[in-house]
Amino acid sequence: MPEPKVELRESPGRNLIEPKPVGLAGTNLLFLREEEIRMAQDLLFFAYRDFTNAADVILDELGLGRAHHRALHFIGRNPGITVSDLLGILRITKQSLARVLSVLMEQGYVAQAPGRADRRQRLLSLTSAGQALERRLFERQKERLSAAYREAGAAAVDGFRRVMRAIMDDTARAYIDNTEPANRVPRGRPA
Amino acid sequence: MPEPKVELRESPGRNLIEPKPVGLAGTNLLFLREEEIRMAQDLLFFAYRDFTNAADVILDELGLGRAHHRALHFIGRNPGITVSDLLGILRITKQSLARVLSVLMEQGYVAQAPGRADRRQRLLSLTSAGQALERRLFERQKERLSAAYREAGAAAVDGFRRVMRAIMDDTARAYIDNTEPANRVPRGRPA
DNA sequence: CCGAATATGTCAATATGACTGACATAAATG
DNA sequence: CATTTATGTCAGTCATATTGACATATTCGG
Repeated sequence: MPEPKVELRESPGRNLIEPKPVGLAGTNLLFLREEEIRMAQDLLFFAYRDFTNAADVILDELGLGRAHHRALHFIGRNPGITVSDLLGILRITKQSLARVLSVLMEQGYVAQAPGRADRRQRLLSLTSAGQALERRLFERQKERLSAAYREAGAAAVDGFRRVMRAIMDDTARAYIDNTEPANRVPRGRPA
Repeated sequence: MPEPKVELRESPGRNLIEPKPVGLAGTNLLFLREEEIRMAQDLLFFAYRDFTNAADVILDELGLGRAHHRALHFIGRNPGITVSDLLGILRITKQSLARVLSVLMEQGYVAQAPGRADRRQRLLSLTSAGQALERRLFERQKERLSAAYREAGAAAVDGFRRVMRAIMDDTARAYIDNTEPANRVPRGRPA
C-alpha cells in the first residue's frame, strides 16, 4: 500500500469550528479572506514539498542531502560568490554551511579561489563535475516546474512570480531582481 | 551584527558559466526557458523560507517547532482527521508524527476521540487552546501573505494559485480541490 | 604603521526532525 | 476465525541545524 491516502473519510467537527458564511456581508468577506490565506498556506506547503522531492532520488544515490543541493544551486547561479554572501542567501550558520561545503569540496563538486581584490575571501564556484551534478538535479525539478508552467499558462506564471516575489523579504527581493536576465520584461513597479 | 548581505559584490565567473544568448533563435529560447525555471527555484526557496519564518518567534517562545505548527495547521483545517490521513498529508513517518502529536496532546493543544464508525481510529482535533495557538501562528503568516496578495493583485493571486496547484502531485491536488471553500459539498463518504 | 574590523575556518556540544524496522494491540472485515 | 487495518511504541540512527568560543589572515581607518 505505498500510495498515501489524502482524502478524508470523515470530518465531524469541521462545521463546528469553521465560521459559517452568514448572510452578513462583512462577515462573509472576512471569512473568505481568511480562507484565502489558509489556502495559500496549503499551497506553499504542498508545492514546496513536491518541488523539493523531485531531486531526492539523485541526492540519495550520492549520499547528499537537500542542503547540498541548495548550496550547489546558489553557487551555480552565482559563480564566484563569497562565503558570507552564500550564508546571507541560505540564512544558515557558518558551521552548517561549513559541513555542507567541505563535503562538496572533498567530493570535487565545488572549488575555492582567493578573491583578487580581497584575498581574505574564498570565492566559490562549481567544478565541471559540480556543474554536471547540478544539471542532473536541475533537470528533475525542471520537469515538474515546466509541466506546471505549461499547464498554468503564461499569464498565471506572471502572477505566480509577482506573488512569490511579494511574499519574500526585502533582501531576497533585491537578490531576485538582480538575478533576472538582462532582457527581462519590465515589472509592474518603477525601478 | 550587520544585516545579512545578499547583494553580490563580484561574480567573476558568471559570464563564463552561463550559456550566452547567442544570435541563434532556438538557443536563445532554450536559454530563456532554463532561466525561467531557475528563477522559479529561487522564488520557491525564498518565498517558502520567509513564509515559514513568519511564525518562528511564537514557536520558539513555546519550545515548539515547525513540525508542530504543520500538525496544528492541518488538524485545525480538518477537525476529526484520522492519524493516517494526517500522515498522508504531511508525508512523514508514524514515528515522526507520534512525537509531535504526543507533545501537542500533553500540552493540551490537540485532543483525540475514538471514531464512531470505526473505533480503531483516533480522530484528532484542536482544543480551544490549540485553536488559540493556531490562530496566533496563523495571524503572523497572514500578515505576510495578505500583504503579498494586496501588493500583487487579484489577477496575480489567481495565477499564483494555478501554478502552485500544478506544481504539486495528484494527491495533493485532490486535497486542495476538496478543501476549497464555498463550493465545498459534504465529502464523498458513504455514511 | 598600528589597532580594529572583517572574512573565513574550526572546535565542542546540543537540538530538532526526520528515518528504519520491528513489534504490539485493538478493531474491522471477509 | 484468519487476515487486514489503524494506531501506538521501542531502539537506534541520520541530516541539518543551532550557539558560542576561538584562531588566522587580511583589510582599512586614523
